[in-house]
Amino acid sequence: MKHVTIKDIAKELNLAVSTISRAFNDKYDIRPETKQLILNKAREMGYRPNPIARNLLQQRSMNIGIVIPEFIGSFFPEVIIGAQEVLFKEGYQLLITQSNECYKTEIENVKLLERNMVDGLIISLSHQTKNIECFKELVSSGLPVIFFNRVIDILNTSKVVFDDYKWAFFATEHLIYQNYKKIFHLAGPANLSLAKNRIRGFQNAHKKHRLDVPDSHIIPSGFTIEDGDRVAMEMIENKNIPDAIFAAGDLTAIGAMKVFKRHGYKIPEEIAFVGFSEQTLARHVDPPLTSVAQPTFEIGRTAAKLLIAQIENQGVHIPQTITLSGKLNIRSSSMKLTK
Amino acid sequence: MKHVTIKDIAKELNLAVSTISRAFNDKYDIRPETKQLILNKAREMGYRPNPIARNLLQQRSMNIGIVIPEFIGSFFPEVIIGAQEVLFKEGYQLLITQSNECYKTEIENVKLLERNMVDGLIISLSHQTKNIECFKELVSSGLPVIFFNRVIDILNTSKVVFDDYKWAFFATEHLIYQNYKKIFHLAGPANLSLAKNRIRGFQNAHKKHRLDVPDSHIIPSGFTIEDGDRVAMEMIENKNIPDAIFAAGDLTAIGAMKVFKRHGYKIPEEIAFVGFSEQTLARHVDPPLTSVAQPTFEIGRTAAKLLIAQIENQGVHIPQTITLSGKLNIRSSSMKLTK
DNA sequence: ATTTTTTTCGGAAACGTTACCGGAAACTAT
DNA sequence: ATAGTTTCCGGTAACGTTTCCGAAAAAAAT
Repeated sequence: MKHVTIKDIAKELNLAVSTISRAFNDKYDIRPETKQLILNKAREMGYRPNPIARNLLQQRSMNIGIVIPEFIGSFFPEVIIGAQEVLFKEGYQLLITQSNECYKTEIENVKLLERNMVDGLIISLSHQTKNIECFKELVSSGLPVIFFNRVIDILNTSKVVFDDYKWAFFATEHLIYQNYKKIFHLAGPANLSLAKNRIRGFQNAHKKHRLDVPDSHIIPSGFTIEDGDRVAMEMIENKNIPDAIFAAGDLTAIGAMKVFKRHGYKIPEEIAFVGFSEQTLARHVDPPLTSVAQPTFEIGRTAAKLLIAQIENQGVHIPQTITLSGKLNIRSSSMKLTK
Repeated sequence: MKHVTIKDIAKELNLAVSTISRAFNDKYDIRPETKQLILNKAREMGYRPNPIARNLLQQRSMNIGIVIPEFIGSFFPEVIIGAQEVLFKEGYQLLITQSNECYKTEIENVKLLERNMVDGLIISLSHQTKNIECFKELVSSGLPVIFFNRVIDILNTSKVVFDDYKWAFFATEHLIYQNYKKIFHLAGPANLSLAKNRIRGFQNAHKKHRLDVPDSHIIPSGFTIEDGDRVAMEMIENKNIPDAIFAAGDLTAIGAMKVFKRHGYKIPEEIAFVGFSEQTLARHVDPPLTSVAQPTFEIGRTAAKLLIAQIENQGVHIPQTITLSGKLNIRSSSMKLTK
């Protein structure tokens, strides 16, 4: 680990360390020839600047932390790729942590990242998270934080969200246009505001078309395949079979679809399915699943941009909420009319 | 960003900074009462040690870099979770980068992590990677590097691999026992040694049972669903239909299965499928896919442990290759005999 | 020719921490 | 009582940078 330092170059060339430093950060006055001399020598000696020392001096780590609830499924990985793209370009590193949808781990991750002096945080909550005291403290401590997707409404930070209401509305309307009547909604975890918005969209689409939705059509579920399995089994046991299902998550839709298929139901003739979030999977199940696509990469990029702006602006920062739009990919899981 | 430092505490208590430092690293001599006094005051003032300063002094970043080819699918995320578990416990941070199976991005990621003074690297290659000069240099520079899963045989580093040969053999044998005769293998990218090992296992299982495998039964593919789609379409066009398929990756198997199902083939009656790597998906497709499960979390944990050992041991390190074992999860996609 | 400005560089302090050296007490042993 | 040992703590030098201040030399202006 005998790293070449700025001092070694200085000694070799009989110059002061400050001169060497100047050669690398061209904002200072230095004669072009000496600069070239230094740069050549540096390359020759295999010098690499030590970011740790620089960070210490500048009181920042150039690290950004990201806290996500899970890794499985393509949604969060794609968000990360988007964020990484922007951050790397600006010289930031991304520290990724995941909580397995567990509140305790989530808090630990935040503390860990805080201890390691990240310059900012990008967070999407676990669906266990109810107690938000910790996040209140975090935000008021002054550390730049951006929430995305699963946000806390009352927290005074910038957020990147999806227009869940609108797209749940469209997705439901699509089923209504296809002439499905008894439409069930597999809702997301109750404490997430995105779940509430999707429910509202589902209800208001019915209202617009003067259709009735009893509360019993809205079934609290989660986001996993197993949740879909479970709910579908219950429907079959209770002999309460819908003719269409709009799920708050693709995986839930896929899980339920699998169970109904196994029990001999024809899809989409007897039951139609629409999912939400466009996992890459949706295209590949049988039949392909109609789903609301979120701009995952764009969510990541936007969150990263907001965060960087806030970091470089310390002090004069106005929290803003950016709402992104998506699209509805219609596939055969919900096509009754045409085939 | 007015962080409380060790100096502030020293001033507040009229003590020397060295004393404060001692209070936190208990290996030094300090009177229990003063230690308590300092610890209390520190908590009161909200002091948090600055790891950047510590790292600068100790010439290490406590960061580990991981370079993986992709994020989609559950394999690599699970490896990461395993590695994270071990690393965090030892105080290391994990910087995650992904290359999208692109050689150029992969190299850039490595350089980026190197610049940022990671103490070690955990790498699984993209399947584009053929030129290994860069990795040779990396290893001979002295930076501790562990490869896993997709490794370079001739490189003198520690590696964590899976017994691809053995499990490909078992998987093939399973199909043979089920009395399938015309078994095709969808092989992985040709330059990965794991792909070669799986091919060998496939061939030798046939040899053991005195069955013939023409080379035309081994079809070069990739690891994605699209690869499976494509290969299956070609088989159908050429009217060259196997009665069983053993794929080097679950996703390839799933893609191919989807196509054959759409064309009316009964699974497993007409065509059986066995995959490799046990993506979480395998359990949820229709019919559920028989697959070789790799100990993903354990791979991550093992790689992390090897790396830490090497880092703390600098100098006297003997490269070792650890081969982990798995199991074959038999599901209905390959069950001809019993149902 | 003298003064002023500009260019180019060296010296030194700082960032927050740990590690070493040594000094002043207090305690033990002769 | 004296010498030796232990216990506790202060002072200071590092780690590799950047940045500020000022000095010497060169160039420009008077």
